[in-house]
Amino acid sequence: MQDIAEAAGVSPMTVSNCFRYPDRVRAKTREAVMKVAAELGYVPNMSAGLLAAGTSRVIGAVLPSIRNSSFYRYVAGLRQAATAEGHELITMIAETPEEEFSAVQTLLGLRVAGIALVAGPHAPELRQLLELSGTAVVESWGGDKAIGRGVSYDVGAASRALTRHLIAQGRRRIGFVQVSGGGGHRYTMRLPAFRQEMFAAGLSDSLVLTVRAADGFGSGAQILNEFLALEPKLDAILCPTDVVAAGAVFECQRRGLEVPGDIAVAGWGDYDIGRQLSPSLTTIAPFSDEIGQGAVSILLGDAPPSEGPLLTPYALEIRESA
Amino acid sequence: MQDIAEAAGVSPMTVSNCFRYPDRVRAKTREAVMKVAAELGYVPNMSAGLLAAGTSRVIGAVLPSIRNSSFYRYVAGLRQAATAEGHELITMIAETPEEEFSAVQTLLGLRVAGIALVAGPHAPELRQLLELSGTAVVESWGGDKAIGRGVSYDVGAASRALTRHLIAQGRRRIGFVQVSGGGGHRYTMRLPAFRQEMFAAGLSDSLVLTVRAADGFGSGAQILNEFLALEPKLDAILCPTDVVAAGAVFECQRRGLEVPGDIAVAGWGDYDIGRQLSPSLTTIAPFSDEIGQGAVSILLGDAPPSEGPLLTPYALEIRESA
DNA sequence: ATATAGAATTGTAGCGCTACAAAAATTTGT
DNA sequence: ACAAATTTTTGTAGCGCTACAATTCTATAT
Repeated sequence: MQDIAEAAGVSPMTVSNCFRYPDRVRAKTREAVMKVAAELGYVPNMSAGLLAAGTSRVIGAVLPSIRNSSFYRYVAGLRQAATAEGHELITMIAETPEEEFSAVQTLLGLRVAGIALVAGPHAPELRQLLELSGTAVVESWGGDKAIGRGVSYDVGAASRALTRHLIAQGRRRIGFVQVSGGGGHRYTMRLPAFRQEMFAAGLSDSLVLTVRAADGFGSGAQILNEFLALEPKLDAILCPTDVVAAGAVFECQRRGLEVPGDIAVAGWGDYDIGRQLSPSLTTIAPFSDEIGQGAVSILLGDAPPSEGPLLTPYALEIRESA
Repeated sequence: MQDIAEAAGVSPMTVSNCFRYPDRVRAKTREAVMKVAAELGYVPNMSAGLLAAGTSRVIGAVLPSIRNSSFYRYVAGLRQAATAEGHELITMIAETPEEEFSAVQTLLGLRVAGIALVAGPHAPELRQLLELSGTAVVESWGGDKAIGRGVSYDVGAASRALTRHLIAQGRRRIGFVQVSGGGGHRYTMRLPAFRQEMFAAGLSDSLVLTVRAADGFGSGAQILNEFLALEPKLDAILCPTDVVAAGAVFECQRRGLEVPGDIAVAGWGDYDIGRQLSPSLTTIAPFSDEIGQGAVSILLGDAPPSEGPLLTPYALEIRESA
């Protein structure tokens, strides 16, 4: 900074102001300083700045995986909102609770302005660590017991809406696919809602299959086969993701079953593949980018401060498959 | 730190050593300090540490997108190697050259130990900024003109191998799909290699179609149709990614064309979908995790120092589709 | 019991920056 | 032209930590 100041003929303090509070410096001076800085390749040391000022302009997000594209829109929303508020977003990938804990420690070490978590299994000490740190935290897809505050759409309502839609279409033997491992927590609200609606319609709510993880087409095929072994007259299935639903549709085609003629297949998540597929998938669109935006607004303290999670919209996308 | 030191009855310096050089502290002392730190939720301020020590244990990676899963294995490799070397990995997503430039500025501001870029269009000032900064840089999938040093498999050799394979299978009218926009640079080596082999075999190398971006199934279908309009006797196509290839396969099925009977379809990248699909896709497996590991080894200075890019392995995966 | 090598622990100074208040320069009003 | 109001610029002190050297403690040999 000293070098830039000398080269530009101003004091170090003016250089600092140019980067941190451009408005406080006259345009002419600022341009001269910025020019010299660009020539010398000077980028302010954020660490020193953070240390001196005590506040950071970086938000950290921990993602459970980038194995599939499900977090693309979420991250886009985070990034867009962070940028709009003059912050930067850094992400860390953590596939296990232990890795997540370690990622949070790193983010805390960096003294980021806020941390965006994704709901799922967490290390038991995580909540306490974050509370003691005093860092702003938000848990996306989190509900009432979220670490920090939750941001999510109403998963239960979405699940009920989708179930009701299938029933309204005349489906009677509806199978539900439950996810246990991995990001299981993000799915837990769906089953009770499904059961509730099925019960209310006087239908059997016991056609439930549990799969470990919801990754890939393979599980879709497997699920379909298991369901058909369980209930040959199955006329609809509710899949945990569009990817699994796509796998199920492929398997239907292989077996000569018509979708939606013989079996209705519903997905979840409004993935690209669901739009491209023929038949296109009926699904729940979670507008994950709004979850990301909501998360940032909470972290930066400009969200409406109310009890419980911040609710974002969702939509039932009725397409060809169900 | 002061608080921890007092609570544990040691000097601040010992607390510092516990976190930074655990071996320098007697096990008993260390445990006592760590226990207090855990209770109080103390996490060392990396910024202050960096400022004082002048070195960081964080590596930054800039990813062009997480829209599809293609970087999953790459990031896994980066992460694994970084962790093995006692470093942390943070990632930034940047979808345009401008965003990438800004991401690099942030990483530079954080004074990370090294920056891993992905080959593609860069902002013109990026190279100079990084050179002036003196930060270690590596460009994954980068070649001779990489910013910093390149790490990549031999894309040209892979393209030649795949082309030769198709020719050896008796294919004569082979279409090649070229990508222009987006991460185009990562694809540029493929076409010349394709042409070379086609020419060497006395075949026409002019069945080339250019698409803007290689995202999604939709483009696969479109490409197939355009190719067939161009050359009805087409007997093979080389797609830029497995996803596009899958889209082409779907379209073949829709049109009643047999794969590989009527048309051979080759993908690239060894994506999950290529293994799951029926017919499974013949593809190039790039072992992206090794690219990630190589990138970290270069950044941390323990890669064999030679001229040109660090070469990682690749494999021609011959499966059902070609 | 004492000397000595080695391990463990501890002060000191300073990393690069910014908050804050004070000083200097500029603009505005009369 | 001069004072007052406003804008722009500038020192000073200190953020939390670690390198390094100096000091204290522990284990071993004589």
